[in-house]
Amino acid sequence: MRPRSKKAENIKPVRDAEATQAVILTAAEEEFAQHGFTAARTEAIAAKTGVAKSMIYYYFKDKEGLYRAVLQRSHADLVQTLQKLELEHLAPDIALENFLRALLDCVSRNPKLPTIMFHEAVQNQGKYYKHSDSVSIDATLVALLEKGVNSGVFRQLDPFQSAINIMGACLFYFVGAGNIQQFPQGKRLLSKAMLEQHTQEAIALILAGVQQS
Amino acid sequence: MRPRSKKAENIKPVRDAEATQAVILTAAEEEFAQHGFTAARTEAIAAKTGVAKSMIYYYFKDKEGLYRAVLQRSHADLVQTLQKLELEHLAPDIALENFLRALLDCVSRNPKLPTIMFHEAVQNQGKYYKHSDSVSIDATLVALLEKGVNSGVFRQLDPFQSAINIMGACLFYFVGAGNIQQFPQGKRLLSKAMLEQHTQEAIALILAGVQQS
DNA sequence: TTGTCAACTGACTGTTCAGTTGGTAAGGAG
DNA sequence: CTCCTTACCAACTGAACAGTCAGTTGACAA
Repeated sequence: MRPRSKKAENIKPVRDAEATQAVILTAAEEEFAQHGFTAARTEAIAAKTGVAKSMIYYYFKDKEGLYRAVLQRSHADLVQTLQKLELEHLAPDIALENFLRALLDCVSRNPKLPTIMFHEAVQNQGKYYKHSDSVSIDATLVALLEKGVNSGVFRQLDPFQSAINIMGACLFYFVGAGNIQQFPQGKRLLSKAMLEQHTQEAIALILAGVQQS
Repeated sequence: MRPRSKKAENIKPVRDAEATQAVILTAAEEEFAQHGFTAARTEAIAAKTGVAKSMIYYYFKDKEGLYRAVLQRSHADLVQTLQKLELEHLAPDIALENFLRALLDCVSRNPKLPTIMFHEAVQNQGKYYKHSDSVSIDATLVALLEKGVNSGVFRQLDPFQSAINIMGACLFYFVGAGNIQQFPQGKRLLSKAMLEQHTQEAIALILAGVQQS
């Protein structure tokens, strides 16, 4: 049996390694999303958690280790979801809709991810992605668009350029969503209703935008 | 007469206040675009210019002063161009196309602007914009879409959400454009040909996306 | 020639940050 | 109870950074 029997009981767990790591990761995710790697402060992350700053170095070695861990955790869900989509045998427009819905669902669940990805792309030239991740997401979308154009379902568009623009239309919403306050009275961008509406609106815009007229 | 008579001659100007300021601003624009305000290093900016770091403080008081100056210079062109557009008396679809073309032309001329705006929105919650700028750009677009929906030219869409998504489709391209290297053989995202293609592709996607089917 | 002022510099300073260290104490095993 | 491992922390260190300052250089006017 695992030595974690205490956790099953109702006693509030102090001295819980896993919980502490999770708390640090969550706080770090917020900090890295808002400030990027360099401008993120380890002391600010520690302050949010309530544990000492040295715990970051205890569990994650250094700032970069923590950053990698945040990136990995954030991406795991997204990559997994999109890889098990099985789009090959579907009509291009249906495949595109499924792809976008999966992407937007994923991102709605973790709205900080696009901002982190943005920082990663701009600041670090994506050196922590390189393989496996957002690159392959883009590649999937490009292939999808190419197929749609060739089969005449989509209009004549450049698959590469359009893939970028489509990603932009989907993800831009989340960037700065946490920040903007002055809005049409009291609508929080990240409320469940607004996220669902955004999913609908984005899909509608893109599907209409690529379809053969 | 101004005491700048030397400038008209062909002698290479050293000790030229305006030129030095311009050089600093350009270098700062690059640094701030890549790293954002906090992570940008004044020493890195100075290193790019060839002049001493203290010139930043001599001309711009401090790091924030330099940042403000960069923001102002970057925005001046954009705001001016979009304000003199006179879209009211045009049909909504034509007005939208004009708006997008002006926006994309502007941004193509200064591709670092979207990245700077992004950093500003995420890191600093847009506190250096607040009035007059990107807010009013968004507002213009929202109004445009609203008009198009009411007159039946555009399909039933949410003007607010769609405005965000449209901006994303247009601007996402520029974010990370300087950074991504692995591409369909040797295409630089910011070459003139690619920028023109992006303008066309983005406009086509959006116009098709909003039109009544 | 000399005086003066703006443009400019490199060496300095105080602070803030990532990362370290020496140690405390919880809690299970024997 | 004692021992040992592991979670945890406050106080520290050295480096990097924003910002300063005392002084130099170049241009022009008197």
